[in-house]
Amino acid sequence: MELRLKIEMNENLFLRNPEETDLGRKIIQNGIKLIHQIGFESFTFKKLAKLIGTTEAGIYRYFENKQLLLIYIVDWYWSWQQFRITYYSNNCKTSREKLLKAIDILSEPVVDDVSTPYINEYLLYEIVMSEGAKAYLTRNVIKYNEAKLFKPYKDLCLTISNLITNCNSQYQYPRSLATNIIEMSHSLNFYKKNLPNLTDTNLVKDTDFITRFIEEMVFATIKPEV
Amino acid sequence: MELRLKIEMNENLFLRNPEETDLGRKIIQNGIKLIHQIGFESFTFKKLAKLIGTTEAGIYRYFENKQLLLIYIVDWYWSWQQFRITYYSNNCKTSREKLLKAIDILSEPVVDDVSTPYINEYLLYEIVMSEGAKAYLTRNVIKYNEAKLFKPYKDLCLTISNLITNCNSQYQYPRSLATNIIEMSHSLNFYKKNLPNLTDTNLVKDTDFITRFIEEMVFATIKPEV
DNA sequence: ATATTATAATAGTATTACTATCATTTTTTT
DNA sequence: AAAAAAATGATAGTAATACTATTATAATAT
Repeated sequence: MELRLKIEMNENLFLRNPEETDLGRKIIQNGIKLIHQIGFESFTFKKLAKLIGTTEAGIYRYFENKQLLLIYIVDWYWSWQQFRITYYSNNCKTSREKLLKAIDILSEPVVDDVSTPYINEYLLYEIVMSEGAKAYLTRNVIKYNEAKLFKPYKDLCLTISNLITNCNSQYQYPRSLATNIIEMSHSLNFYKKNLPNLTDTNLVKDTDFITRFIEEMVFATIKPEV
Repeated sequence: MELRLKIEMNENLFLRNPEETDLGRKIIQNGIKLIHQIGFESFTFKKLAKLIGTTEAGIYRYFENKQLLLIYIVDWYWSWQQFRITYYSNNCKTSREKLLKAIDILSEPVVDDVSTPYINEYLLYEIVMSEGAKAYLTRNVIKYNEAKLFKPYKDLCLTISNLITNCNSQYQYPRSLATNIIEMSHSLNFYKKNLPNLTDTNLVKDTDFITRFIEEMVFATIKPEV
């Protein structure tokens, strides 16, 4: 049996739902490819239109602007990670194991998920690493937040925060630590690739030292009850 | 006696040194004001030129583009923080106190430093919080890194990393942790202001809980040798 | 068969991110 | 004090960006 994963997206993200039409799906699929290829700054709807054989105006019927397209795909990514964490931590026995699994999922490089036909998670992961912060580093944060555009990220933060609290109900800063885990698991991978001296790549043999670093830090910090 | 703090900037950042002329200093001073006011995306050299009563071409004679002006002021900020950390941790007796002081300096809100006449550190701090990541989140990271444009940030990371190693020479990931400290001390303050649920603002009374959070985390993680 | 909806084709606008030229002012050197 | 050099101001121009608008055509639903 073939499983299809479908993620329900916030309606404020788009003018017309891209999941429902062929052109819409092409916009998402090739939008990811093009942003990955040339970077968000150089990315324009005109270039994307040319790539998929439609017109600029055609894309504007789906998305108000490129910022919202970026938030759309970044939101999609966080929802997908949320799903994976919930799914894979399900068969972990202890709270500790669940949290370890979550850290693992977030900090290890991602491979394409075949249950999502027109989305390449590997490209998406690299986009989130290099452009993800631009989704919320905008003058419109407050406005976009009111429109619930950052809900997937915030939900994920809450999920991790709950896993932390389950490990130690007395720990005082579960949300800050959850945010820290999510942020660092991505930004350290960006640094590892681009500015390696900001990490310990050259000092440590371990290739997935980022996961080890975060794990150690988290469990030392929360001091789990048993 | 009046002390003047002068920070030597990398020559690859500019075409003509802005510190040396009246117009140059105006570009920096008002560049900071304008980026703070309207955000980096809306910021243009034309608007800045109008603000200081010069022409667009006039500013282009100092900076190749606005990205390099951003990196200039962000670099200035990190150099200033580097100086403050070195200066103020000097009279701390133990390694532990030095590291605590560094965390404190990085995570507490900044006030204007009067020893720097045309730079408003408070505005700069807010810019680094909301736009700082854009300095390196560019397709040119590698190229800019080769031109040493991120040296102040990397130097600061190394300084913190050394403070960590002085606390526990056996700790395996001093650089990753140093980067984590620097990043989180700024991004958690951004979240606290704009997306408070990503932090523990509402759960904790303490107004400077970010400092406490980082301190606890760091010392739990490195387990200092006495 | 008709109405509805989506898409394609085309054009147009204000702004951005520059580059180029030349005259004028200011500063430095002689 | 005069001449040379350097910095600034004024103006113009260009390709690309970030949109909006209009009309024709194709696909789909009733």
